Amino acid sequence: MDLDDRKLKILQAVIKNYLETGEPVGSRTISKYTDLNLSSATIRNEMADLEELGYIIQPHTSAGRIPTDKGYRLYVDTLMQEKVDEVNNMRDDLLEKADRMENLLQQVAKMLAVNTNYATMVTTPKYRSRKIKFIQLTDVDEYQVLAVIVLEGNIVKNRMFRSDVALVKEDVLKLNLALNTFLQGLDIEEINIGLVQKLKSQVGSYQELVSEILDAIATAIQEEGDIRVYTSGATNILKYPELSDMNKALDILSTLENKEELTQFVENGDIQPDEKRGIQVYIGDENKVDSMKDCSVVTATYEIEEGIYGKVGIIGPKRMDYERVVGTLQNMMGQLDDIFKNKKP
Amino acid sequence: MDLDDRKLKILQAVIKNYLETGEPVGSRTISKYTDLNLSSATIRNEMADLEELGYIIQPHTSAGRIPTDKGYRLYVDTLMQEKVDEVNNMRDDLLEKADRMENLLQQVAKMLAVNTNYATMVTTPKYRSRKIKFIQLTDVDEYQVLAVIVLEGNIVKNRMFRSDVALVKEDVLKLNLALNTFLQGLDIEEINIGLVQKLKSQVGSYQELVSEILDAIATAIQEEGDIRVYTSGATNILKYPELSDMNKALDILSTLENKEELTQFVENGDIQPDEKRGIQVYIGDENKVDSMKDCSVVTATYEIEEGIYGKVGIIGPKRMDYERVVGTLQNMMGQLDDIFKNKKP
DNA sequence: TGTTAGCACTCTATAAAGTTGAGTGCTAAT
DNA sequence: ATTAGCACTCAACTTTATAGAGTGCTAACA
Repeated sequence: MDLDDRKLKILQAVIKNYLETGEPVGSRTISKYTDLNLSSATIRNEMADLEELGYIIQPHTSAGRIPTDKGYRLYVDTLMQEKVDEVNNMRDDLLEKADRMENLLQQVAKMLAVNTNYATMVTTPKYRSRKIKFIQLTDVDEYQVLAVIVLEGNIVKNRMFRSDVALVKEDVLKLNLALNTFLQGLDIEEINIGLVQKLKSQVGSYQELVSEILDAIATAIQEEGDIRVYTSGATNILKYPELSDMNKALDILSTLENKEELTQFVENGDIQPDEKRGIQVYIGDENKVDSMKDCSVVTATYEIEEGIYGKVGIIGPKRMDYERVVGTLQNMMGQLDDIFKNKKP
Repeated sequence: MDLDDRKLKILQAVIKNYLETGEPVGSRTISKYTDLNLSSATIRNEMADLEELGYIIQPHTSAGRIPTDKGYRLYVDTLMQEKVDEVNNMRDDLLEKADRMENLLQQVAKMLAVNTNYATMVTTPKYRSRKIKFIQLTDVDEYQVLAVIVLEGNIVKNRMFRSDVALVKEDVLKLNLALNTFLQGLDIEEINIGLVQKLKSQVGSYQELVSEILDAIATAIQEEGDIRVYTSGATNILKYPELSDMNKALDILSTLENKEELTQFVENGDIQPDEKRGIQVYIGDENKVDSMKDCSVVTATYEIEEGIYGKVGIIGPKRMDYERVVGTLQNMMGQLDDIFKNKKP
């Protein structure tokens, strides 16, 4: 038995209808809905075939059909035509509100959530290496000193330190110089005990302070290596009856709240910024995150520079409006590209 | 009719039992549960009185009684005995994980959520004024400059700027000096147009850069004025059947997700760091936030310095375990006090 | 006079039985 | 190959019956 053109059309009609209504679709509906001019009986026969082929299924004996994961997959891969998204230029809005990377990403999550009515997530970009660009020490008052650490990629971290001994202005300058000569351009792995000893031998009575600063640098670099995740619109999940069952909802919302598991989407995703801007669709069981086996997740990849990339994801019911979601994501990726090219942040 | 001792005891028993079970409490239960040695019939008479007085209510004619808001209020105000909280020293955990204020508060929210099984929120402290302590400009490369802005209270903000003209090292130093002489010690209101003009006249070809920096300062100050809110354990709400009704849950969770409304608890709360560490209980309708009329919210106030304070809140069902929650909060406030006194952050 | 046993009554929650309607599969006719 | 027609199925809804928890009231009791 083969998937001829008519079967495809019927399958498409079934899925489209189901996406809209969320109810099982019957043969009579298809018979009227399509322009195939076939009676419900014929549709019934075809649908029986489609079921045998595993594209659709009956939730119970005398009900209409709903798509299986395999059905959705076929639909997403070949049947759907992306909607050109009407989401008008979000770019200006974005730029206006977002002066820093962090805010920008949070804004992206929010806008997508509002636009799609699904839950969204955005991860911070994943950097390959974290080298120290420079360190700037400034004395704030007699006993406090501010350390600003700038990493490659202009990531800025700052931290305040308290010294037990009163600080002398010139000493702070010297310390600053010493730190920079020793550490500039180094990656975290390169800061070893030998180096630390050498550095300490140069700083006289400030050994403790130097220790603290080195610790801070280590955590700063570490921190930036971690991928953070912003989510938005988590509660949208509750708007879809098939997911708002207490246990499922609890599972999904917890995952979105805790965020740790979400980083999987960054780790696992193939990086293929092809013509589709690296858009990937995970349907039901295809999800690696357990609590999302009843959802679909659509992710897209944004790239700041060669090799520095993050993910934007949309989480919704399996019957999400894939056409629209993919369209919206493509659009958003375009906007982000623009922003990162004339990079202001 | 009066609230004699026996009535109080019965009321207390009813509430306690209801807090545990969530089911309406009948007279027979009380008759056995308490050591009053009264028959169910007597209890019934007393309960009828208590109902007339407005402390308890029957959800329907032939059911047991549940507390009214008024009943809860009496209970919280006079009847309950705070449980000494067994939550063992959270302080070390806190300090370990939290090197910065932001992380610390996030940790507090998380720990409380895990400990209580309710939803929690923590607000950032509310500052009175925001004066500029100093500004530090550093040239990152030929076209980029990093501005670190330190506000009173050692709040550090940083931002990267891109200049259209190549930067000269000495100019950056001059600019730095000029900015500091003009702006040091000023509050945002004091930066007026006259001042800006004067400043600009001194900086030659860097006018645009100065404009951007001033903008950044303005937003930085503004930003710090805003109260941010961290939440945790929002999904715990779904664990209580009386709140996990779709619409209520959606409302509550949305409020927790959007956070804006939560700042109300800071604005409105009387500041009364009395012997109870400013713990306040809002029961049902007493809540100013609409979506929480079916919840109770318990807030506590932490103070960093005289007049600089924030709120910690626990959001749960009306039948939350007030004794435990108040105990836990008191404990947590103690830990926070300790931390802020030897203030490391 | 306060307390209690006893009983009729009320009302929810749950189960059981009946009804409806959408949708199917199969067969026979076109 | 297509379709009209019909018997059959099954979830969803409605109705009816049943059980049980809890009450209010009355009359008896200490």
